[in-house]
Amino acid sequence: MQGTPTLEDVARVAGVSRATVSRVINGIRNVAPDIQETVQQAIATTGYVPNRAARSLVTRRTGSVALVVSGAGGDVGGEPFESQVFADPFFGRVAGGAVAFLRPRGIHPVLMFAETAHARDQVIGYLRQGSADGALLVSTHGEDPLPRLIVEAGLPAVLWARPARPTPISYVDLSHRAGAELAADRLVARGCRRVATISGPFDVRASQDRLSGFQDAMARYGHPYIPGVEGNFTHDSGEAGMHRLLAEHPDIDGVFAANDLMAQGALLALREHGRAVPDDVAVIGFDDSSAATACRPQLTTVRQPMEDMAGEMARLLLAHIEDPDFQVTSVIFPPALVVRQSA
Amino acid sequence: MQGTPTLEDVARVAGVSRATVSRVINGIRNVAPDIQETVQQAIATTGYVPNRAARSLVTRRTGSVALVVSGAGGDVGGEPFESQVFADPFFGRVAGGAVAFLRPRGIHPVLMFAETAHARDQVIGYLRQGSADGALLVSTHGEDPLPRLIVEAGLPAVLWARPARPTPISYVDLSHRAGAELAADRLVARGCRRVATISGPFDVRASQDRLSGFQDAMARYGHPYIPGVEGNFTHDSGEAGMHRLLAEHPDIDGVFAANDLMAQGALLALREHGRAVPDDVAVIGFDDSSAATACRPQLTTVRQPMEDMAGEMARLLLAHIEDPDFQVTSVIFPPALVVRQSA
DNA sequence: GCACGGGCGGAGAGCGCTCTCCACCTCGTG
DNA sequence: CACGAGGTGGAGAGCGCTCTCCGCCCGTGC
Repeated sequence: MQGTPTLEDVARVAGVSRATVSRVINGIRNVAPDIQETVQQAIATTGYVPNRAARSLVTRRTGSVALVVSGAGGDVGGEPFESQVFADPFFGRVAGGAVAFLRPRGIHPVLMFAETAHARDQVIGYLRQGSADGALLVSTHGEDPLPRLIVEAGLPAVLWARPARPTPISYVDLSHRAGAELAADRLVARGCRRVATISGPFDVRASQDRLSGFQDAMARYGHPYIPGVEGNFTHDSGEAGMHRLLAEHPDIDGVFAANDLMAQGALLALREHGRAVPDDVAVIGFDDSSAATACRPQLTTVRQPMEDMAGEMARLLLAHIEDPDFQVTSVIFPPALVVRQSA
Repeated sequence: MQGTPTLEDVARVAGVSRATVSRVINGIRNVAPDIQETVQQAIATTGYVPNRAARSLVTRRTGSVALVVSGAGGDVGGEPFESQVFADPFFGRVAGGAVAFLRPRGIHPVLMFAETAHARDQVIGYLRQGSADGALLVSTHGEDPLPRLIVEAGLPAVLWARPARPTPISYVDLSHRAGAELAADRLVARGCRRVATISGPFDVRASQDRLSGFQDAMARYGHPYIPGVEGNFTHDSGEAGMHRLLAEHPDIDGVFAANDLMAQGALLALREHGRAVPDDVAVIGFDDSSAATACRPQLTTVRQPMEDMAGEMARLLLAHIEDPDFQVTSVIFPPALVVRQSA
């Protein structure tokens, strides 16, 4: 009995068979209370910990899921992909929400990135070799081929956001259109009449929805044309976008940015142009991220309950893992407007 | 031959033994080229993927490491710990740096949090049951008991930052004192004469080192007394700290904050008091995080090569895993001053 | 021409666990 | 008092892989 103790060792100490120890550990079937006690004793004295690999081998479960951040197909210039991912606090909140749900269930997420074809293969391979029971997938770009690959491989997975092309896979999303409407309502209610928008990249579905939802809502208010520029969700693109917007439409009095980081950038540009926020120009962001309260004036923004959404993803994934016939499901969360000072 | 193909299946298709297929896959010993070819063929046609659990069972390696974020001993009020962790972009960069090193080696990090005694036990148990080969440990508080627990359990691990109490465990750290000196040099060179500091929490070693390093350097410049307030690395604490500092020492003309988030908060407070940065008051932050460029004026800050440091942690960890007798090592990185507009 | 060595494939023993039988024992019942 | 039902523990067969032996065969040297 050297090295790590095994079931065998515990069984010997307790004077029972391996099977009985296994039963006690897994709480399966009745085992007489006194024997249970003896076994617990033996486990304690030997310091036994079940070997995960051995257990996985027979149960076909690992007790871990992949948390995959997936990019487009192309290569990423400049900074490595991993660093980019974390630049936006977005991913951190999703990870946190997922962990909050998974951890009490003894499941741990394995961090993976899939920005290139090679990396995608690695992810699929990882899943197929049974290193994780399923995947939580966050795509940063619309045309991500990974969801399809996963479906083809028949692996359990849940997406963050509706896939660009219809794919039979469960997902959790926000009603982006409803969020954009909230922003439009607020801007109009404040009396803004010349409203513009800084959208996210067009190849991201959420960007499209936020943009069109905003445009439609404004159209209903009698503003059929809304000037807009395309950003890429970064601080800098928001700043640059706002400069462009001001150059072309100096009389703007309201801006809806597709995320807080860009709204924050817009604030900077506005200040540079001497516009007071919210008096001259009202600004609304999206996400209610930490950036929203880190700038002055603090941002009025559309709140996305990311942690809850991520938790729901985890819940759905476990359901899929548990029951392979679990119906493909989508859950859409409602947004909420958080009013602060910028609008 | 249904379900997932196994080694056996491949062997049958290729007309060789299991052992030979295993050799081809793992590249061990010479296998005649033509047989190698046949085996590769068979692997392709069967779509074989080695089962990780089975392999782990015999190799005693999992190909994954735990990435543990560890808190103090107490409970965490308000937001759940997971969310807090990601509020600061710090952790994201560390994770990114580690992944950049591990991924090419086919190793994936498992995300874990250890903020309570129960969670710590879970981490230790997870490691002991062989679910991960080792741990990369980032402590957010000084008196974290986890390093000691890990050492006692004889598990391979590498820390971010020197442990509060001497522990025989490898770690990677920054020369915080050198970084603080850089800040002092800059402030003095700009002509600041009434300098103050917003430090991090005193129970974090890095905070102490930055503070004492700064004080010592300023003392050498003939400023034996440096007013200071204690923050907790958040934006808000920086803002509040700056207000306090200005109330007590209205003539301050230079501030060294122990991280960028607090420096950013200080900027806000200074603006509110009508002080121009850097002309009235120069501000220097620490970390060179994304926050440094997201504010105006952009922050002059002490750069900590986090990604490289995290990569080094991963390198050391793999060395420890590879060779259990690998000597306990510490690697100290030098900081660099990044000059922007705030000082 | 024969012994010997080296290269190379196969057989088989586990790694530590779960889970399906199966056997036993104790009740309760006719 | 015999018998069946139901509850409990044990035996043993794998899960899919790696790795140590072993043995075969061919080439080389004396």
